[in-house]
Amino acid sequence: MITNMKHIKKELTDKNIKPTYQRLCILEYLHDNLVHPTVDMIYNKLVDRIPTMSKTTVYNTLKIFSENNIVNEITITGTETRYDTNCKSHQHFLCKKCKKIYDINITYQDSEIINKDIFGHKVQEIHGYFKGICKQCLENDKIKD
Amino acid sequence: MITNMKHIKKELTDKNIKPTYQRLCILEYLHDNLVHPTVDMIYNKLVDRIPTMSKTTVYNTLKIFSENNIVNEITITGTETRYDTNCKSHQHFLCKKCKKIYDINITYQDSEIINKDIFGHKVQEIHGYFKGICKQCLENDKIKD
DNA sequence: TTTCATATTTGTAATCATTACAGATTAATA
DNA sequence: TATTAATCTGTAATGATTACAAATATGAAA
Repeated sequence: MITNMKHIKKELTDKNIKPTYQRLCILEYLHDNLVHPTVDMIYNKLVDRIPTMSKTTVYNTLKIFSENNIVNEITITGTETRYDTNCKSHQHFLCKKCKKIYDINITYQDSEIINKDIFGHKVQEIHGYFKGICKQCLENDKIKD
Repeated sequence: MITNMKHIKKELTDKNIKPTYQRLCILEYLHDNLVHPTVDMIYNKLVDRIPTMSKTTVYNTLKIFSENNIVNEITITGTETRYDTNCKSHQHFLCKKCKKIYDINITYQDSEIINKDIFGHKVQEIHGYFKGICKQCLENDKIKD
């Protein structure tokens, strides 16, 4: 338990979300595991501590969190949604080989775009991502040669 | 048939992809319908002309196209993959209300990033997208008020 | 042209993430 | 405590995608 529980509780009550035990645990997990986890990863970890935990609860909770901008949904892989609580604006890099998602901190001119119009559309979220081969995989390949 | 068939055929042979009738029809459809279609949209349109067309063929073909950079896979919605042959670098805007995907042409400094390293990772694709409420939906809401 | 090997297409069944739903449980209020 | 609403849970349904094997088409060699 790295993240302070009171802090997490406040994050929910501030948004008028009832801080149930399940919700607190899920949010705590997200804060402590900034690895863009899947629903399965979250569920499998928490079911140890809360044996009655249901996967549906994980889905429901993440939906509420997403609607309240507590987490971002990352759909980069195309197979399953990943979840991210890193609130600082950042991009993602998906390695096509090992499928790991890296955070990329390239400063964007968010403030110039967010909540303003682009061709008349109201922008609420900005997502940027890159795909390629990650450093680790490049090095592994080098060794094989 | 807006796009020239010979042109399409060349696009495939240039990449050593056998230009079968099914593949030509799918690529032609993609060129003529830059609406980020789903597999279902492609299949349902083409099955009229090719009654034996199988949805699996559409999947197989799009996979080959994607691997050869003939189409881009757009996973913005999180529910199904959309396909795009617009080769000019551009971003996408997903309307959270009507689910339509718009092309957004904000010039990026692609050339500065593509095929170069970002923190040691080799970047092969750049994707950028925005989510929000589109112009049309904003106007529809205005009328209701 | 015929034969053979290979690539492609097809249809069905399986998989897997996600959602729908309804009953059980918990919390909140009077 | 009784009542009501919110939340949680487990199962079943959905829907996109993939696996797979049989059918078909293609292309080369004889």
